[in-house]
Amino acid sequence: MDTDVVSGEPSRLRADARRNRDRILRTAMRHFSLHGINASLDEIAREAEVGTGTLYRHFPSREALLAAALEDQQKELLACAQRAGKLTDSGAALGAWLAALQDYLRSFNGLPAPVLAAVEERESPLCLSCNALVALTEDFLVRAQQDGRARATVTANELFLSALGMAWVLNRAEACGTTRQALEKVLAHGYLADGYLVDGCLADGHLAAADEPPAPKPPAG
Amino acid sequence: MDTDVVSGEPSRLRADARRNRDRILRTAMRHFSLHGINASLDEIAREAEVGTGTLYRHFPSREALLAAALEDQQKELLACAQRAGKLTDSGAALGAWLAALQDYLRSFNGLPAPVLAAVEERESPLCLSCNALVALTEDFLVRAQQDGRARATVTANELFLSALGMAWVLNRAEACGTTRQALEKVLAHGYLADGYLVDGCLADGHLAAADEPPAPKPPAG
DNA sequence: GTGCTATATGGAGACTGCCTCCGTATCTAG
DNA sequence: CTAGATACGGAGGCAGTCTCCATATAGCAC
Repeated sequence: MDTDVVSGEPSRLRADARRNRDRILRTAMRHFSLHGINASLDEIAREAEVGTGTLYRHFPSREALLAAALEDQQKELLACAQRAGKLTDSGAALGAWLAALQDYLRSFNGLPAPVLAAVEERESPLCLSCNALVALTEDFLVRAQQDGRARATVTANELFLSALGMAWVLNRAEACGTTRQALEKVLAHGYLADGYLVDGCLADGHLAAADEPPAPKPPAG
Repeated sequence: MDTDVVSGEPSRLRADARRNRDRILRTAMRHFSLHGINASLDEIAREAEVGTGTLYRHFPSREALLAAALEDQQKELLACAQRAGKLTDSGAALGAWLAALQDYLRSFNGLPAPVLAAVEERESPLCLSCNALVALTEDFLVRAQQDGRARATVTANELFLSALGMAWVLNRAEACGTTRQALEKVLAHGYLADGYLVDGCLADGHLAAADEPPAPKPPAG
């Protein structure tokens, strides 16, 4: 019966319970920041000077704790979305939104994984905010598409998932000799040169155990 | 002193050791297939009817076991690369290679993670094969770039990492209402409409705590 | 065959992390 | 002040990783 994030109920928690909850949350935020989303929950409880039972009563799962620890960042992200929405150039707005999304997904190391998991699991504590993120992506995308700035055949779901994938890679990308900007550019423009509409080349490009390769397609441009 | 994969040495293993190694490997391949790359090693040892010590002597780490279990798939991937290399259309060749790479990365659930880790960790047992994959990607990419089929500013590293990210997403993507083809298309073409060269919109599109958004850019086309 | 030794085995056990359960302590309303 | 609702803590069960070393055995020399 902790605070209900959604309805924002006043949470009739006993004073000591509220104090403990706050200590756990603050400690968790630090540990997630330092050691990523897989930080030891026992360790968090110990450092918050609280029994593990207390931690699990307040936050029944790692995801619940994660969701609570992410509230601030989510607010910041929504603020970014507001600012991006005010841009008159819908293409720039979409780009700004995706950049903000990347920032959010880098709040804790490894965050893209539970977010991706939450996209499908209806009961995840992260699910609600996830749906909101997809919805926002959709808003920015359709606006850009109406202006002819974004490809008409991309869906919000695809774009969101792709952004998730990029964010996941980005966790380690710096160590792999790439920059965030470079990957964002790939996501924006793809790897193909403009003007080549090679719809089929990937979809039916399978070469598994084919004796003879299919006839190559000539350039379309 | 097991088989050295690289130099292909005959491996002076005692007969019983070789037998055990093979049993472990076969069991591991099945378990990785069934339960993903985090399959329990103890369980593998138990089912191979071998002590855990024996497993760890033959394969000192999960990655070592993984690398050994992936040998077949790697051979298949290289065969695909050979076939793709014979395509006269360099764009189609690149697409076919990336598709084959996706297949490889789906050999075991969760494989993209250790592969990404191996890209930077010089000592990982997966590292060697990883470098080979990046090198192959580069071959296909530069050929496509020379023919004007791929964007000139994309690097092999970026492309490989992006493909990794897509493969990671794809693990769960089906459950999220997207298809492999859709994501490959995003990777190929990006989300922006052709003709808009908005280099800056992502890189400097940061809106964090800026009171006023920067002036939007007019379309370049 | 017999013995010898380098080689290989197995599983106990130390360690870490997750999570539950329930006897006990504490808060707070009346 | 007290009763009872609420919250606490940490012992302990479970699962996983990995090491260590007393024991077993393959394979060679004879």
